[in-house]
Amino acid sequence: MKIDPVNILKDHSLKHTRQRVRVLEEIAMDAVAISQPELEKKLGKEIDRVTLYRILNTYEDKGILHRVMDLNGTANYAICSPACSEHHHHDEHVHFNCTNCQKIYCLDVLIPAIKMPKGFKASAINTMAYGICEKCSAGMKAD
Amino acid sequence: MKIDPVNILKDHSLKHTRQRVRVLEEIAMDAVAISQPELEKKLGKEIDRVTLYRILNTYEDKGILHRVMDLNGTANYAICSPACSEHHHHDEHVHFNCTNCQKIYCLDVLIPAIKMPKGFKASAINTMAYGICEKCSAGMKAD
DNA sequence: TAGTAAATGCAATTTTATGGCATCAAATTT
DNA sequence: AAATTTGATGCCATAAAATTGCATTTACTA
Ligand SMILES: [Mn+2]
Ligand SMILES: [Mn+2]
Ligand SMILES: [Zn+2]
Ligand SMILES: [Zn+2]
Repeated sequence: MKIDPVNILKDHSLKHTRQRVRVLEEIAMDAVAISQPELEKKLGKEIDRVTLYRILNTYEDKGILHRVMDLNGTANYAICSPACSEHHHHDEHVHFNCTNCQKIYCLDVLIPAIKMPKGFKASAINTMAYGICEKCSAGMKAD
Repeated sequence: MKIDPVNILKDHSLKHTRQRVRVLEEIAMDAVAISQPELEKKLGKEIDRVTLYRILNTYEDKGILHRVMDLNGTANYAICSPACSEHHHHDEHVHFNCTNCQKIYCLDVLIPAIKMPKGFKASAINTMAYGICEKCSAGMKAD
């Protein structure tokens, strides 16, 4: 599914700026989630560090990106499914965090239903699997 | 299950220090995981900030504590099950992060098996449910 | 009770994140 | 198309979080 930064911005009534478009392009690039530090490394020359923080925050608020935390507490971002909207994210699939290349994948696997103990009311569930990804399984190269 | 800091330290050939004992006591106190900042607030007067970082790290390495990340990328710690050992944690239960009081519970609910796509080899799985905990459900008090 | 190895505390540094504000750019209106 | 309005950006300063180095203290061993 090809993403179109310009339309995404329009749909969420966000101003169309060079920086915002670049961030979406960069994130849509890969099928995997990308971490804030990686983004900063890739875009640091063209976008101010602070601006990047702000863009990522508004994208998350608007339901354009979803944020996944990895083991180190680092934020990773991926394009939301079209079902996501402001203040209501749908991200009910399993994530996979490669312990070799650190990448986070949005798997096409739904999170199984889990029955909560009495008194606990879950409104969202997040599942992260850790291990070796397909790319690293194959080549077992550094990155 | 009553935990005994002194024996835990012995079992892992760690020196018995006042600070290490206090950290274990504090964490064992509650059935819920406690965050690094909370620990720092509680122990800040008796234990140096840096020492706390170091103790938590060695405890995690040794398989004494397990670390659970919350939505904000904050580390939370809970006593490992006896099955945990150095470099091999067993933490295959569901965690629950209350969005009201922020506490993280280790639920007595196993993570359902999930079949990975071809090429992905998972060695650990983490499931976090977000919502309102039993305490907050009941009283709905601030904390 | 030395002697040794390791943990602690403190200061300095680094890294990560946030806030304020002048400037700049996009959209809207005339 | 020019002017106006609205909001985004960049830069600087600040704050918060984490790490490092090292002198001192503490626990264990012989
Ligand atoms: Mn996802
Ligand atoms: Mn747990
Ligand atoms: Zn990988
Ligand atoms: Zn709660």
